[in-house]
Amino acid sequence: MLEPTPLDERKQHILKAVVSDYTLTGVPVGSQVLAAKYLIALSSATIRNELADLVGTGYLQQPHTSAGRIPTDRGYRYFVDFLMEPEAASGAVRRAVRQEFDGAPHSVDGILEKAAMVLAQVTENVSLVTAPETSDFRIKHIDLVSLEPRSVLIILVLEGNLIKQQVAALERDTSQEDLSRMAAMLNRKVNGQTAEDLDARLKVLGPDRGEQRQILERLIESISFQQAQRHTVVLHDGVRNLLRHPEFVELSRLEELLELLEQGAQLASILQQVAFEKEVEIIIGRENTSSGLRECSLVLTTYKMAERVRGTIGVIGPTRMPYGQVVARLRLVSQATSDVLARLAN
Amino acid sequence: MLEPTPLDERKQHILKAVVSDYTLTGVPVGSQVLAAKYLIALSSATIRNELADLVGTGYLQQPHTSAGRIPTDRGYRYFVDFLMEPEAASGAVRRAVRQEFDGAPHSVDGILEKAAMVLAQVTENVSLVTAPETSDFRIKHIDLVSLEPRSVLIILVLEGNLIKQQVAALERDTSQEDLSRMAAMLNRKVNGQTAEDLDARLKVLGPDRGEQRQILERLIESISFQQAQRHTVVLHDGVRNLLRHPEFVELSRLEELLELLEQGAQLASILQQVAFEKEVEIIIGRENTSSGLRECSLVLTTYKMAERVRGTIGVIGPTRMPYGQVVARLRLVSQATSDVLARLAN
DNA sequence: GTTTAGCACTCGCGATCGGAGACTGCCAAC
DNA sequence: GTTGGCAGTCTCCGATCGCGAGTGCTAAAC
Repeated sequence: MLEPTPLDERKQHILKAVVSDYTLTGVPVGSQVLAAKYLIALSSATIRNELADLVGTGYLQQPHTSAGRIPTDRGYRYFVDFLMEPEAASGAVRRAVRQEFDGAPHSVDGILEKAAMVLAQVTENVSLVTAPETSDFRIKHIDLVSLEPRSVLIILVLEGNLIKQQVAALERDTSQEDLSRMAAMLNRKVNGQTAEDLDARLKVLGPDRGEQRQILERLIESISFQQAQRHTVVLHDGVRNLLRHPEFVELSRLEELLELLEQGAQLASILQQVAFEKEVEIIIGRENTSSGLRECSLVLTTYKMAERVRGTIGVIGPTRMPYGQVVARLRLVSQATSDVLARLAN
Repeated sequence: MLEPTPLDERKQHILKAVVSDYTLTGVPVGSQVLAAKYLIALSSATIRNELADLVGTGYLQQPHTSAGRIPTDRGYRYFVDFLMEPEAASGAVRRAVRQEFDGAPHSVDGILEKAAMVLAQVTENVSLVTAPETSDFRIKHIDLVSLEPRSVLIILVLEGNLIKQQVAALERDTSQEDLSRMAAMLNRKVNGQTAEDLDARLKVLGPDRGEQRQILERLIESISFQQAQRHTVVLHDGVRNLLRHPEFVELSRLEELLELLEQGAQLASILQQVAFEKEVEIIIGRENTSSGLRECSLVLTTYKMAERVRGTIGVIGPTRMPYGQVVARLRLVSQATSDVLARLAN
């Protein structure tokens, strides 16, 4: 990371104008355009001098000697940190989002899918949504269904109507009646607890035998283990939107990105590493450690359920994106998602 | 559809050679290449005459006057109907598929996802898998979980550990104890039946009041209605593979296709219209009614569970694809999927 | 010292052109 | 019916050229 060279007000103004215009048009922006559209008080020659300085300090770059300037990653960084003005989503967008969420399903899974869809739509980019951490979800209901004499299907209903299932082997033949009795007992015992609670209690109890304990263990596993698995699950939507951006005419970039999206695991670990120091984190171009994202930016925030942060929601797109607008719309969708999830938690 | 002009053996041989070579290289194939690589007994001049005939009858086309020939949709059709030799998947592929399915999950959903993944991988194209028709799945278990006094979460476990959930409103306040009793009763009554069975029984009974009937209705709805919804759900995987094919350098094609894949509904209706007269149906280029698929081919078959056809599984790719290989590998994956599903049904 | 006008210069882009190469279609001979 | 030969056609590729946009530099103005 370069030392942040302080920029005087005029340079800031020019940098901001370059980012704005380039974001809009996708064409390197020259001194004349800047003078005409953004900085009427100055001549193009003065602006040229300033532009040369901004190139020297690494905020702008020239694709080739006689072209206009485009922002570097550093330029975008300065822009989003200091120059970007807070935007509000337009009424039309607000309405569209609200309407989409009105018919949202009654489960966490469904709502997050919906969120991914809506976010992709309103930001015209690829959306990302991580599945929630479930280890601190309270258990609402347990059910045991006999598959074979020594095989049982454990069904867990967690807060938010999130359903987990897992097949477990049993040590001895067990009938459905026995399982039902066991389920009833478990329900009384574990209702409202989380996997973490159970795990702690299990550790205190120490090792003992018995089917019930075995099932409990599998049950905890099914929440926490599947949670570990879940981390490899990142919902996404809106790949079609990428094709509209001219930066993806190079298919190799698109391919790298698609690979990342379709395999998921790597993407999940990237998202997990993000430390949210601000409400919305923006990761620009080469700030990404992953090579496939070198020309992309991530705009990320979290969503909540019952006042607790549960997962990440965000957007992936070319570095040239309207950050202000994307941030505003991401906030909107994240808030709407959290609201709908809150209703589930009751 | 054109009247199928009969082709003499030599023309068949030439057509086959053109399709094979073009599939392999992607380059229009000329008379000299054919003479050298496939038809050593003939001179290029003779082959030229035959090629001209095949263009005349619509099996081949020339991209431009002085280029080699490429197959038309009609040419591909003739190829797959009469000329294609049955292939067997290689040992390496068989092993890879078997290995992938070894760790397959214990539910229909999970297995179908796995199938989509594997199919995309081994055919190097986009895979498609429709969710199964669930209206004739037997019910294994029912559970009712109270959400609010007048709101209940219905959980259904069907054959194959397929779990459905739906939230239903109740007419009067009902406690979890009541619901549990009701669930126990329902389990005794409906165990092993299908939604169709229940629907029939419900119709015979005629309209009467009562919470239980209401729940039963919602329950049927949740199977059959969600089934209707399910038809709009088509799993797919392997979009990244498309980028490897040179026919998609035109991004507009890619965009059309992606749109089709991401919205799903239209795709589902296309797949639903396919009448399986043969085990594997192949739909080539403009034989597709959908404009987005005009330059693509579909290779489709069905998968079974407990000896009954449950859904469609297949591949979508450019018309220039190695049909023999794709058919062989699709068969392999379809069979493997059906086998794993059969184990679930027990 | 800063700003500005002027100007020569650079570079990418698109159009144009021409030659090489590939393949065809046709014709005459086998 | 088949083949060799040959002229003709068309694409592809690289080179060339002019245009236009935009720069950097210099010298003059503020």
